[in-house]
Amino acid sequence: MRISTKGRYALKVMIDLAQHNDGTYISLKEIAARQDISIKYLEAIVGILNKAGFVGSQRGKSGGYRLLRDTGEYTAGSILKIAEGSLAPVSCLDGASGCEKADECTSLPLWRNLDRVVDDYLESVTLKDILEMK
Amino acid sequence: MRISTKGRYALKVMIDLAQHNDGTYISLKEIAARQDISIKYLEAIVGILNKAGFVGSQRGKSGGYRLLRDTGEYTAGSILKIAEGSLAPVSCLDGASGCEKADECTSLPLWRNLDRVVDDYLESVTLKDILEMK
DNA sequence: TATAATCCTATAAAAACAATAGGAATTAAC
DNA sequence: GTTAATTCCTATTGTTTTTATAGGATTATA
Repeated sequence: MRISTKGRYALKVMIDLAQHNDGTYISLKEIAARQDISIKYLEAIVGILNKAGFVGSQRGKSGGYRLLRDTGEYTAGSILKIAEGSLAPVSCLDGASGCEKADECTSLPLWRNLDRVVDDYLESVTLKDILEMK
Repeated sequence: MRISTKGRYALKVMIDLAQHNDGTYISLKEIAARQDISIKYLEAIVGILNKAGFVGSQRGKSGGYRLLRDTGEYTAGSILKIAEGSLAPVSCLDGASGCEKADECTSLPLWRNLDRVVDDYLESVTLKDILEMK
């Protein structure tokens, strides 16, 4: 049940951007130094957040990234889902496809409930909340 | 955040043993056929459950496995933790070691809460509950 | 025009996952 | 007592996922 580095780093990036949210663009060089993650790896992760519209980017000199919404508008769940692809405990819960044996599966209700419990919690916490948890 | 086949199959085995709990020993051959999992792979998984004292075994002809306690005494969490090793969303939460930067980590409180939410739910559900969920 | 940044695609090393294989040990049934 | 069926043990293997790294094209500012 591990969150991969993609999810963890994506969250760290969002937190970092929130903590240095002064209207200017923050470069990956800065974030990489502060969070001790390689720039190259961060590029891939921030790329996902960028495509999803979670951050804005500016190319060229003095470019970088910045948040597009208020910190209270980003949930931990939304960030992690974008970065990880899915948070479901079993693949049967992904997409519309589902599993063929879903009807007879005795375990499925448990996974469904677990998925909901996780989702409910992570969607209840915003970036703002995380900054205040510290 | 996926549960691996170890955890999923371990749960399936426990459910199968519960559903065929007539006091006799159930062979892996039967379980493998019903659950559509290879016997060889099941051996490894049931071995874990056996060592942990979750099931009793009998070797030799007409041997197999059986539950040792009432179905209400097994929680989903206990089964999954034994099979998976840990259910924590980040390794920082495992063991006494922890992470060096735990004090300054802005994400850690979120992971701690998520871990608790997951654990609380999975410990609240017993094998008996799962059988009745169907 | 030089510099510093994002963006894009491909590649690779390492780890985890998901099994499979072969046989030793044990026990019940015949 | 012999056979057959089963657990138990250790090692190995193939695949997939994870975790990056590399090189360079593109873009925009100073």
